[in-house]
Amino acid sequence: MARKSRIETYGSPLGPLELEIMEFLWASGASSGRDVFSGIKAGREIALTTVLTVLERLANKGLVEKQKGAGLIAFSPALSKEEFARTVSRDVFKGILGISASGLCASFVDALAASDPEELERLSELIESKKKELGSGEGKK
Amino acid sequence: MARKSRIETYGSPLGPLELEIMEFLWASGASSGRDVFSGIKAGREIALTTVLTVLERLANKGLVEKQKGAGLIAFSPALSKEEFARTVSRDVFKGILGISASGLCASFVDALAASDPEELERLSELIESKKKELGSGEGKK
DNA sequence: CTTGACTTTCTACAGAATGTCGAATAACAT
DNA sequence: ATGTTATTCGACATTCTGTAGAAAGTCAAG
Repeated sequence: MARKSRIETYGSPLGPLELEIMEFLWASGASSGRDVFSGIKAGREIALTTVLTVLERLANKGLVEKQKGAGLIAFSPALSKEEFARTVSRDVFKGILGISASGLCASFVDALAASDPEELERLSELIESKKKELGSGEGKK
Repeated sequence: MARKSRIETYGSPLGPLELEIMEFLWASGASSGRDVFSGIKAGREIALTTVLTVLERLANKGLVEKQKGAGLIAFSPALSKEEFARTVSRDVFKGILGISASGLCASFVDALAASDPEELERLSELIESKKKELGSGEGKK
């Protein structure tokens, strides 16, 4: 036996190609396999079947939906980019929080400030409402 | 060729056993291979060499230091738990932020509130000082 | 110096995840 | 029916992690 699936410890990371394909789908919405192939392949050497296979695997993971309607099968993202990010990060956070909460906050704020300073404000608000929620929601203890 | 290392997309997650061993080292500090083995093995069936191998791999990853001094080789964590969490999460955040910043904050707050409500307060402070830092540090714009 | 116990390294396999495709099969239009 | 395109199958390669036996190295006791 090998290790327990990474999913149980760190969330569900995607490989580079998988992510690339998800990005394409998020940007383009429902697309045929060939469309994805064309969109993904940029001068690079990659076979159509490779893309189809990954699409298939993504579908098995529940990240992509296969709709076979009239013409070609259409692949579309099962979750929005935001939902996906939320899902993944929830798991990831849980994993890392299990290791050390302190330090995690610091790097989170750093990373956020670096990539999206605006979000800091919103984060403050989130914390406030969460604190309020905790304070009232459970008068226990 | 296979995929690019997971590290480049999602940080450097550790397997369950690797993490377990790191936890032991963080808790116990420099230890001999056998010590780690004894500490890790709790009724479970696991070979000494298995632990040694993992220790070796952790050393290769730069997460553990092998000090061969007088007696047995001592293994000790190369980074504190906090530093490690920070390093890992920095990469993870970068990866996820690249996908979608919105939603990320929400799940972060949720996860934090669920596992460590106390930290919410500290997080607020962190944000404040970060905002101040941004505000003064760069009077641009 | 030889033996034996213990330490450390080497080598190897197994299973999962991901990238990569060719071949086979199914569908469809002509 | 036939050729083109779409889908699915089956396979192999690589990396990561868990697992551990075999081999080599160390060292103290005789």
